[in-house]
Amino acid sequence: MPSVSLSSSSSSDRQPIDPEWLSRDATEVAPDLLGCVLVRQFADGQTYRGFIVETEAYTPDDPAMHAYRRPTDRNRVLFGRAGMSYVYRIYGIYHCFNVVTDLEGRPSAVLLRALELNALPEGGTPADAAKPHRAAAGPGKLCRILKIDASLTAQPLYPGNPLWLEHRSPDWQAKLDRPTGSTEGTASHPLLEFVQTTRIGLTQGVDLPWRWYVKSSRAVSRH
DNA sequence: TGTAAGATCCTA
DNA sequence: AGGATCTTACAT
Repeated sequence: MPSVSLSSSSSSDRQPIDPEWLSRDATEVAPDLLGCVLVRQFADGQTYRGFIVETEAYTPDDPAMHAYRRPTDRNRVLFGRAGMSYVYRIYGIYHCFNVVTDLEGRPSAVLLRALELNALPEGGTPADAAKPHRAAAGPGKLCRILKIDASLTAQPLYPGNPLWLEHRSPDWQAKLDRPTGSTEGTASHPLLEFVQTTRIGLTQGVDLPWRWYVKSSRAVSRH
């Protein structure tokens, strides 16, 4: 199976992310999720992994937050415990996938905006086949290629379920742990930078710098 | 019951 | 810059 990922780490060296680790402010969790892995497991056992390379944070006091006003049928899971999925339909066509974060009663989430897939699932568009590294470059495309829809909202993100998260591999983490002041990459430690900037596509909270991405990744939706 | 807007993406 | 496409939230 052809790999379209920049990393070749095996899955066995990564630990599942548990709800406790996600029970922090979304603006802390969002950059920490860069380099972590989203796992999609289908009913037949087929499993795909994607490195998270772009995230956005949404917080309780954030006017762009779907739960900014009050609980509704759609947003109720955001008010609950961390470690749940929040999936919603956008513009009638796509879906967006979020990880619920922070403490119960503090509606918060991290939107996953782009992944580097370990392999390209069946059923993608011709454009996906032509540029597999772009198949999950954007929150709508990410859900489309991994077949994430509204049936997967309000689900625990835990191994064995359709979706769960895994921590950074030690190999990947090491790339971040270069000595401070080092601006040049090396063969063993390629240059790896995070960029923090404003979020995309909003009409509210447009100036909050709560989008993070891996600068070198070709899967980022917009640099 | 009606309606305006939307955490997108692709094409022109 | 515009259109696809439809659910949600809030107003009436």
